[in-house]
Amino acid sequence: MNLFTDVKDRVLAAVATLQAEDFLPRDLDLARVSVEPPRDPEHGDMATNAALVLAKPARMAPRALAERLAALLAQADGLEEATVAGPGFINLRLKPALWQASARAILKAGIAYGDSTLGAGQPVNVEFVSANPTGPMHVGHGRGAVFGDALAALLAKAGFAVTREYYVNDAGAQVDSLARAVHARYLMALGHLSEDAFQARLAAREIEYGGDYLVPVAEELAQRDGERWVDAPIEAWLPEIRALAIERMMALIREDLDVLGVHHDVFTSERALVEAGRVGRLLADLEQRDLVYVGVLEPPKGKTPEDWEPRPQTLFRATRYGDEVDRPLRKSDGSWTYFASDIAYHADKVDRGFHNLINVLGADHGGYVKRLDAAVKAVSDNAATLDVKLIQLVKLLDDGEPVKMSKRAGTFITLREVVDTVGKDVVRFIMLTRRNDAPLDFDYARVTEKTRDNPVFYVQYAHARACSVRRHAQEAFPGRDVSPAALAAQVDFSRLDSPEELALMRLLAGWPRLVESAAEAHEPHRVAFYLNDVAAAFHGLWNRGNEQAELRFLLPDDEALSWARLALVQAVATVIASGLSIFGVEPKEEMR
RNA sequence: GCGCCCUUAGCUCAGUUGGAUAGAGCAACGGCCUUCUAAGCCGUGGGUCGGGGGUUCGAAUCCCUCAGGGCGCGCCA
Repeated sequence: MNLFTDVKDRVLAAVATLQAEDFLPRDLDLARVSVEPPRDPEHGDMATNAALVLAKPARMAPRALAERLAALLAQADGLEEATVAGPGFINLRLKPALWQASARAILKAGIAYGDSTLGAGQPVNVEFVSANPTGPMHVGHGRGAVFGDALAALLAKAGFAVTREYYVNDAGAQVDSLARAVHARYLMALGHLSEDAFQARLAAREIEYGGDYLVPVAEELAQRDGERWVDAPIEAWLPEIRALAIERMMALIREDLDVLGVHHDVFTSERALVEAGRVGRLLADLEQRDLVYVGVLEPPKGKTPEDWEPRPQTLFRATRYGDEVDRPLRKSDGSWTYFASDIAYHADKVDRGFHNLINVLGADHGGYVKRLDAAVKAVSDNAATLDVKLIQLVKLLDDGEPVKMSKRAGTFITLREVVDTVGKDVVRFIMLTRRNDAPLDFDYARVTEKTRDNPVFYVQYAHARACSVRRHAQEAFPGRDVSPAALAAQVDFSRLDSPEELALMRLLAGWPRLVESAAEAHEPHRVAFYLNDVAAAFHGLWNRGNEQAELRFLLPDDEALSWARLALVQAVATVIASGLSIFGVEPKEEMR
């Protein structure tokens, strides 16, 4: 149930009536007609721009058209008043019964309130995290993980068939470095390499990954294979050790994700795609379509790299699909570039039936977006769309002071440490309190503070207070069923008629609309801001009861009114729980 | 030099896809506890929406341009 679409239907019906009377032409485009809450509540409950957007095609004065529409709408079912304002807005005031009915609907729907059919079961692929399997996750990965997971949940709530996917970059040079690092640690484990020698190789950058997390992998290897790889040539040990290392690193990452409450449906291996010949086949296909050629790229204008020299390369015609330059597909050693296998990977997604692709990437991948978009267009023949969501940096602070992080000094903070310190719910919520493309301050010391300016606490506190009212109701009126279903069935919602109560019901009735707009924009942070608004409205109502006894939720000498107010409080808790479920955050029953 | 993202109150940020007089929190000041948890609430002050043009009934939002910040810029991923 979405009250805004219900009212929009009434507006469209009024337009149809005027068309039937030949007051309006029949062939009007109604797509831009909207019904929205006005900025200023004084203007009414909802406003429509119908007269403004239809006036021009109908060749009429906006206000004249608005007058006719308003006259019809004033008679419409559930509407109390329709007035023309400004250049031709129609302000609508709804009968309280509509808001009251929507409060009842919330209790009936429970946490499913806000579910939408917007997506119509259409498949969407959300690729996120996709961190290289070379070590534990850091805080920045965590933001991408939480964002992707919440976006996926939001789209699912909006009616899309969502697949959460992780692309495992297990084929490039980085996993070879990983294998070399493990080999060195393995030699140490067997006493063939000293700590000093290891540190020297690290300093000389012969070894890239110096983290302790590789020690258990090396020890496992020594246990399993003994001296086997000590004197073996690199060609022999590299594939073996690499495979083990990747497996263990992915296990590490999956564990980090699990602790955060993030779970992917599909893990796709780059190496598997390459080894199955998927990349070669796809590139042959592109070649046939004249999208691949051998050519020499111009150096970037203005800034020519020191070692730049013109060189013929195998290139993809990305410029045909909106990119600035054509992009290389092969390295000089003949192997595929990362981009080449990425084209194949996205073709694979399209082949699996996804025409709606979302990639969550770090902001430092901004330069990669256009070529990826070009690739998706090319492999799908313009049938698929890609939205790349770039995730800005997380600035880790401790009580206002930046946390200095250095891998070398061993002061690098992992995602796991942060989650273990403040809890997964706090991490998840805070990560979603900023737009994805804005940097985020994550203050260790402040995110667990119990104050108004900590949004996690503030929203949780509102939910806990709502639960507290229910507990007290049970004491005050023993024997009565306080379940949402019982409340929905028995409560006389017409008792909820104060301006504050109606305002709260309006806010709650906007939840389905918010779900849809946030899902369409791919912006889960809007949910956080909405929940903050709901919490604020609820805390405000609570305190009015503190100041005036007759405004308290539970009144011992008016059981019917108490019950109606309890139902409203329960509706608040339901909407908060519904929102938090998108974030994968558990609503708290009490704060103690 | 080129491309992408960003610039909104002293600070941190929203802004319902182009709607009416631009909003929150923090900070400052002034109020509210014999309480359904004051871990909260109410009020006051605070703005050239980075600057300048344009598009139209209407612009923080779309286009152009300039300034400032971030990211990226051939065989790394």
